[in-house]
Amino acid sequence: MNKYYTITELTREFGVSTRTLRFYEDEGLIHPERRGRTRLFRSADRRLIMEILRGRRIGFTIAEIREIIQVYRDPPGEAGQLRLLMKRVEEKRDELNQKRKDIEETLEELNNVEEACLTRLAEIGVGT
Amino acid sequence: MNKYYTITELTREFGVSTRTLRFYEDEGLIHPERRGRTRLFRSADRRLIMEILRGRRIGFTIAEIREIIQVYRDPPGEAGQLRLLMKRVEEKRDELNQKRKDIEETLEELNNVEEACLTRLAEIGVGT
DNA sequence: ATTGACTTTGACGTAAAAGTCAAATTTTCC
DNA sequence: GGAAAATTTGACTTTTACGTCAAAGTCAAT
Repeated sequence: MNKYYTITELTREFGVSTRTLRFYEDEGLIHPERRGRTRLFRSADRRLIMEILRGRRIGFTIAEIREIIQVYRDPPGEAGQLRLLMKRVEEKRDELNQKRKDIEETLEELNNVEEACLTRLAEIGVGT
Repeated sequence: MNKYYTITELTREFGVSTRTLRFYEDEGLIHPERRGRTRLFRSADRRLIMEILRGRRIGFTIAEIREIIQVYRDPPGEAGQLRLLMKRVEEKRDELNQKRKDIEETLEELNNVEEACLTRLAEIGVGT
């Protein structure tokens, strides 16, 4: 239990390079422990990496990902800060809703392209 | 009817710079007409720009967008090409489905953050 | 104790997608 | 038809997110 992951274990699992994980550490996104110089990743780090990569896939910048992580690490306590955060959440939600719409439209187009391909194949390859 | 758009009309409408539209032209994504040196955009160009920007929002590269546009411009006729295209469509679909899932998860998290904010605000600001 | 695999650090490089700036046209508007 | 505003071109710069070495350190196993 409470196993450590080596850096290459994680790079293999997630299909990223060691450079990428070191970069995320330099950028303050993760803070693996050290034995001597060697980085030791706990499963909490591993989960964090999963979230970072999810953020990356949907086009968040490093700065945005860091911001999100920090909100989780120490949520604001003061009312003004809370309201500010809620406004930022609203904005992100709008952005993501737009993106989801874009994706759905594009998926539909892909369906059309595929159908067109099938139709054309049927036309051509009557005897194929 | 059959109006021309100037470059700045379009930059204002879409919130991009002239540099961006010129860049898209250099990259072969759009081909506005010319009167002398001045670019004249037709509504077909305008629609194409909308599609380009949608592609951009969901994280497609210029190269990918160009590829998509070209498929629309001249769809492949040969069976091998058609099958290849269908494979690429499959891959894109997988990618987009993953992205949609990522977005939905993130939207849920945003909901949680917002609720936490509201709860906290209620705790603090009993008399606010 | 040596080989070989892995890891770290640091410096420099790179590709994509524009931004910026200057100079030369061009167009528009009165 | 001439000033002001808009547009073009070209060159150079910037930012982000890593990639690519090179050199040195570390660890495990033989």
